[in-house]
Amino acid sequence: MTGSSGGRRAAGRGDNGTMAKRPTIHDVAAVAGVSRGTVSRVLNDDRYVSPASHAAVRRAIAETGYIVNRNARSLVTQRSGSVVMVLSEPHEKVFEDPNYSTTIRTAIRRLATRDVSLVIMMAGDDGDRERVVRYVRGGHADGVLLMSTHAGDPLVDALEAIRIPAVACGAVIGKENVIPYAAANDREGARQMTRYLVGRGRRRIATITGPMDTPGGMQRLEGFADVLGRKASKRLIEHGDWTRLGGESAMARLLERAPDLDAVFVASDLMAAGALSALRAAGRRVPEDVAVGGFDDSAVALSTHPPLTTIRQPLERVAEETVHLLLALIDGAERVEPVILPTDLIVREST
Amino acid sequence: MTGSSGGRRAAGRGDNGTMAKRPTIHDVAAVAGVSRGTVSRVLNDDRYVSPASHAAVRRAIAETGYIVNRNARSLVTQRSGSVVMVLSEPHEKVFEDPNYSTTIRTAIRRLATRDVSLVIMMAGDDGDRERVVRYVRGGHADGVLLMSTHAGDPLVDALEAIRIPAVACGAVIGKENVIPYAAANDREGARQMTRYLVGRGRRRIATITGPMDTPGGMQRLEGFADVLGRKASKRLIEHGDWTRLGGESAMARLLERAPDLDAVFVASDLMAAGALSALRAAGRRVPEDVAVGGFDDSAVALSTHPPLTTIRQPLERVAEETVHLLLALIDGAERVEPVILPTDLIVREST
DNA sequence: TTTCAGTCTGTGAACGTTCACAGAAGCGAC
DNA sequence: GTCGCTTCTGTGAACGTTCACAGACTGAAA
Repeated sequence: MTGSSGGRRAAGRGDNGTMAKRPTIHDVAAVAGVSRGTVSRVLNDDRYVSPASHAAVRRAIAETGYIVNRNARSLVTQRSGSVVMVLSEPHEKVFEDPNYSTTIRTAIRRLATRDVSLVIMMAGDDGDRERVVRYVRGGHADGVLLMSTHAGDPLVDALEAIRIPAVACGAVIGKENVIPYAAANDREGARQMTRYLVGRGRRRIATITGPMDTPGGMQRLEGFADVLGRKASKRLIEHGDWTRLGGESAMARLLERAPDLDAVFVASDLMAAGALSALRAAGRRVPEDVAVGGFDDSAVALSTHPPLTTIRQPLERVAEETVHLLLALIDGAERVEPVILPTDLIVREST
Repeated sequence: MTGSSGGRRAAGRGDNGTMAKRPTIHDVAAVAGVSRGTVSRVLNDDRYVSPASHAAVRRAIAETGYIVNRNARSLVTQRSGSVVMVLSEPHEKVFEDPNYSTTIRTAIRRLATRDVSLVIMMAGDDGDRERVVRYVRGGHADGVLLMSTHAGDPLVDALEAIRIPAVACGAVIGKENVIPYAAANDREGARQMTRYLVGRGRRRIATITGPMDTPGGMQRLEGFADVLGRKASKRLIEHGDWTRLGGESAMARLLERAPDLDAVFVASDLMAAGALSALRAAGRRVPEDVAVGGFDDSAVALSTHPPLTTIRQPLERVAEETVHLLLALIDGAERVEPVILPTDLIVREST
């Protein structure tokens, strides 16, 4: 395994061929006829480089095909040029939520414009979390982007102790003042949907919420209650776990407990898809007997029958703003304020 | 921007507090009463370390909270300890396919066991591709994992020239012998579905394929043709683009051209969901008038109405095997053979 | 002419590892 | 006692950058 397959060859300027090793800043300097320092200055566009040197270095870089070695750079600057996205779901459930895709895609793209790369890690169990902490403490990331972190996650405290720039996509319950975040206005979105259902003349409106330790779970319920006031009785509230199956069984429980309901606001499209199955199984017509409202406007909202009336979150903008906050912190901002973005009601045939 | 906010503090051994800087291998050596070399040997578990030293070093590492600096290590070993996953879709379409999620999750988990981290990059346009090449040539990844790379992608040639270990999740058309891959047996899966439709007594079976420059697009069509022989007339073949909408319009075109069809094999569940919409719009009942078969067994297959009969791919195993191949190459294997995994027919109500 | 400020450039010393080498210590065989 | 082998350890020299410093060169002002 330690087999030294061919010792290192000295970086001679191969007279009749190409160099064996990747060119270093020394090679560039030699070709350009300047010193390391000047090349470095061009690389980091410092001031005080003469136009002539600048041009010579640029030419030499192109000629040699030089690429800066980030390891060497990081070693001295103590900056890694990368950011780690931490997925704090138990392994099996990660990505069950199709919204992840949008967020990851957007984050990568946004970071790429600054030449920052994105490392993805899981934090589903203690081993994972320890790995994340080790990685971050090892200085391999300039910042952390938390995804769907639940209330009380020990990782948050650990990161806080390390004092590394960290932000969340969606609030971390109980840490709203510690971990900056960008999020859709879940509460107002839930109000929009509930108001709409009321406006359509529905009288007994139930809800299926997400888990109460997630911001979407809590705040969408709060918005629901905001509109209905004391009419939001416990009898009409059921909890799900963001999965399709969870939505299905929650709907079944609701139907058993409150057979007279005529509408249900489901806190995610995926759960709403499950709820539709349960309703169909119970012989209720949608929307004639029961109106169903979802949340997210994810792809699944279009593939259900009937297509779901739902609340659209500006997912891309949420992701963009989250990255933006993180970059600001990395750049040294002392404090940044959370960003809350507006939602839209999308009416389709399920209501 | 170059503001030097506080110079570096010397690493004095704070008499009354903790050290300001992260401990280095020197600190560990000092605490353990050995030299750098010995600590390094313990870290890389070389032979020839006395039990006493070994224990002392282990204790010192725990005591100081030492974490190896990968940058410094990479600088000398020329190994990065990370792998880059390249998503070769145009930006908008990335992740449209829900299968990505499974693959990413599995890959991360599998790599984590070897303490290799996963960087994700896009390769949707030339700028992206150039970034990937620069990253890889800079020595920041030990290997590349290609996702959904289309035929003729210039990135493949570029990576080939760099001679970096590279594998693909699903074959890269035209490069099957250059880029090792793991994949589901698309062709046989398509045969399973087609045979099944024939067995159900369907006579005029159409298909909606994926793009012809993707392996799933080509091979699922081939499997379809394998079973139907010359009955697979051009009239009954229509091409989609893996999206829901693409499936919908392809179905509409098919209905116009061949109103007498009584079954359709759609090369992905997402497109099949679109096809269902088109059929419903045309007043055809599923499965009474037209049987619909999908492919993937993704989440969407359950949320359509009726739920889709489909072909399940062992996605997790595909991802695992892909990572496995890559790790083998990184470990120095000269050649590795492609891995083809079997598919299953899942019967639901759409047929 | 001298002085000074402003530009520009080169150089040594880090950064935190690993690697190759040299050598010490222990032990058995001659 | 010496030799040789094995096991173990310390040390200097990389790896490829950036950073701080010192100095050289301009041109204008005194």
